[in-house]
Amino acid sequence: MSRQPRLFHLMQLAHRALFRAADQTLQTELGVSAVQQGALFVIGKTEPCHPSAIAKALDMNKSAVTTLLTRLEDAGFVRRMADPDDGRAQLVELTDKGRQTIIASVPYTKAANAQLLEGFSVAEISTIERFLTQVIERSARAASTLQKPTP
Amino acid sequence: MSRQPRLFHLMQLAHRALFRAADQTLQTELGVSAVQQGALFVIGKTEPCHPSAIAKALDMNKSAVTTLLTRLEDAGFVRRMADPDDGRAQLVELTDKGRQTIIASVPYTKAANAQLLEGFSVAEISTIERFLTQVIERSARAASTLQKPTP
DNA sequence: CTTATTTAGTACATATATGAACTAAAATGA
DNA sequence: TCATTTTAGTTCATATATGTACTAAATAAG
Repeated sequence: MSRQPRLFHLMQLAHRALFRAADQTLQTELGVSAVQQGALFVIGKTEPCHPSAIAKALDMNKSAVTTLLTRLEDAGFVRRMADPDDGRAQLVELTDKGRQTIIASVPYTKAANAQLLEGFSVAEISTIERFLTQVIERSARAASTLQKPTP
Repeated sequence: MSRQPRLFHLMQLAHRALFRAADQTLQTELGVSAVQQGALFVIGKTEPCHPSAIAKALDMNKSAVTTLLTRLEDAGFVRRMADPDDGRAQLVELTDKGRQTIIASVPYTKAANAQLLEGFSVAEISTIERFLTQVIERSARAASTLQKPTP
């Protein structure tokens, strides 16, 4: 292998810059963070759903989801209720405010998507998608991404 | 535009999976987090350097760098000293332990890089790099990444 | 020179991610 | 059926990112 792009560094920088910018805009315009907006999206797709399903979809810790949902609920975006079929579980659903916020956020995310992908061909975009997907799969499959190489 | 890959979602998931895996391995093997390892790398390149330069290179808040350096210093990876040329500033340099840790981390990051890029051609890798770089630039240039589109 | 502004770094309040420990309810199984 | 094990969610301790406010030193302006 010839080049060694510092992929970690690049990913870190890209993620940080992207989410800092997104957070600022979404926060001031809609009153949600980027993570919260993503969570609302996920909830909207499978509503009503269990917190554990949300954790899985967002690849987040259970306790992080607890905090997230509490804050979304306090801000009036979602509602939590006991699951009648399972005494341990909850069901989460969007409020009207939550639904409106999702709709209102669409133009922002669409514009951001377009801007970030500007200058890339369809083939290149699919390469990028494939890369990100592969990162997710390989990192998740095991915490073995950085396993010591046997030289 | 035909497809709308949820780029934000993908970036979020990729970043989270990648850094969780990296953190685990680096933490148990070398006693540093992925961010700390990146910081050591940056310091190693321009040593001795000012904390403000580190903040810029890592795209981190000043106060986050203060915390980061305090923890790196407490763990014996770096040393902080007053800058003789500027009464406000500090100079940060690696300790032997810090240098050894960088060297020891190289095989891990190399292996991870190789694994994540496996299956991509040279051209594709350069597309990926270009994408990440563009994300950084466009998001950083302004916190305008998600500026409301004027429809 | 002396005042005003910028810059370097820290401190503090807030937000969020993780993991471990815990409670309670379900599922399993002998 | 009763004991064991899993699963769902919360709580707590810990770590780290942000932004604001602050102190002190350097630089600019007058």
